[in-house]
Amino acid sequence: MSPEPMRDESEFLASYDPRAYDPVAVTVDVVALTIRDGALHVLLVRRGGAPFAGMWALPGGFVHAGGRREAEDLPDAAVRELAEETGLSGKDGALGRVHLEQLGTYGAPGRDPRMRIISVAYLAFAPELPDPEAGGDAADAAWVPVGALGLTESGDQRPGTTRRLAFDHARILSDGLERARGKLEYTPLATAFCGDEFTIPELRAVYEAVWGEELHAGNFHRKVLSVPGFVESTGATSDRGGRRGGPRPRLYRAGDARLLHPALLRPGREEEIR
Amino acid sequence: MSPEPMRDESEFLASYDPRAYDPVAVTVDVVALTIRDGALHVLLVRRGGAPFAGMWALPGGFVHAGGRREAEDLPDAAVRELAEETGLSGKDGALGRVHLEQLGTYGAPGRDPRMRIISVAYLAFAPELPDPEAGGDAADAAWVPVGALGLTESGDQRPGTTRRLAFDHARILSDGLERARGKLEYTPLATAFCGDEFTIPELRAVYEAVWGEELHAGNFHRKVLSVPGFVESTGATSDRGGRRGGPRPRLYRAGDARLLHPALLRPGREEEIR
DNA sequence: CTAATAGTGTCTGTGAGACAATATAGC
DNA sequence: GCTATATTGTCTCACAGACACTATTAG
Repeated sequence: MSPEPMRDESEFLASYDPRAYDPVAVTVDVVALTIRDGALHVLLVRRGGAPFAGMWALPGGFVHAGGRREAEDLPDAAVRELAEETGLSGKDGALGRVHLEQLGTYGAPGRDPRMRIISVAYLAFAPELPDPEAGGDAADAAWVPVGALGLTESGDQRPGTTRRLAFDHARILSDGLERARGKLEYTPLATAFCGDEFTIPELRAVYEAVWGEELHAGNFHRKVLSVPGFVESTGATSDRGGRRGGPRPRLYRAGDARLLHPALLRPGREEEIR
Repeated sequence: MSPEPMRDESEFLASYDPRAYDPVAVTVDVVALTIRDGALHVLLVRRGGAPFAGMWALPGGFVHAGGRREAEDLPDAAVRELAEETGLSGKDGALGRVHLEQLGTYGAPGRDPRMRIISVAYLAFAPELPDPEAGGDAADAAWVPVGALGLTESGDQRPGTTRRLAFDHARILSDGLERARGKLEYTPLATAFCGDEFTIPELRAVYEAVWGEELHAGNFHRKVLSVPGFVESTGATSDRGGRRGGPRPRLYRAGDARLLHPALLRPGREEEIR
């Protein structure tokens, strides 16, 4: 149950006087992913002030909980933070096609040196968006290639990586990447990284960027078309052939499936299962 | 980033004076599942006081955030609440074999009529445990058959259901059940519902209770044994045959796999995919 | 004895992946 | 022309599911 029933006087007070609670703040952080130049990128901001000044961090901020400002729901807070950082308009605008889902909540004591912070992380899949503007006091904001962050399987950054991540954001980002890799297996969300119309080779490039391995073009093509509802044909053909030649690929739109069946499983995962 | 950098004076104050924040509290709620008499059960408590007095709720309570009490991590809070409700000892005791994972965070404004509450929900898979004791001010506590709660696909309860769930706990429970159904497909966590040693028919009963459909005994048996690391033989044989006759099944332990490969997919899901 | 169950064998359809072939575009 | 690419075809192996069969136990 959400607040437990009163147990003694202090609990009674706590139920009705918020100030009697342990002090805690709630933030949202967003792992926003996109594909640029065939590589997976994440939106990061460089911190201007302490703590972790000069380090990079996921875009995020406090949830408007209802005191001085109108109470907002958690996904709304995530969209708001993303819109503020990217300079794009929210749900009704350019961010309308962005897929957003809750990733997880991070609340270990000490994860923020100032006070107890509970951070609800969201995961976003976006088509290619313009460069963000370093707004407010963020020293910088940019789409950063995920490969340049030196993430290890354990959620840390390799020593020597130039762009260091603040707080536990390396862990959050690692969790987001693993979630994204899995999501591509059994949902059609790879299309959220593409424009409204896309070719099968473009879709394959999304899979290759997120999974970090090349896929067999022929088998991928047949597989995508064989899964009901994954993509639907527009009937049109791209106006250009492949990058280094080849016939003009056909154009497709996202289909109406919410799950891929059968799934599109990552190759060669037998080893990493124990 | 977790607290965003200071942007103006109020933000500056907010960064260092917790009392300047919007008042918000963080709780954990636990969807604890087990199998009893071949049916899936969830641990619920009946509320003694307002709001929602007399209704049933998931066990849960406030996270000790570090004010008056020592700061605790979110999973520790979930284990503590589970231990308090079940009367069993925590990580080192009877709850040691319980699987616990984060389910999601629920923070819509108004979900608790008293104040803004952010609730981090956890999902637990437990072997059969004793009946809980209605401790503290909970009017009652019990393992309740999930089927008796009249949950609909949309996360509500059917009208006429006698046991009503408080807050948004019907939604949280529905999400937990759907997560559990999926987890059994691609992880060996069905073994978390069994004792240390179990038979393949017992394991099949877990799948049937969670998925709500009968499975083909022969194919299930061969499938479980063919997935590397799912189960390992103890060499022993159960001392009794099947409920209504039959040979004595062999005993197995949980294996070392963390993922099932190939997965054990639910039959007949082609329809519910759009 | 009878019925139900554990465990194994066999067959078939589907699908993943390797490999190949053909046509088309960039250079 | 040369090469890379899009798309389709073919083959093989793994596996899910249907069905069948035997041995064993409860009642």
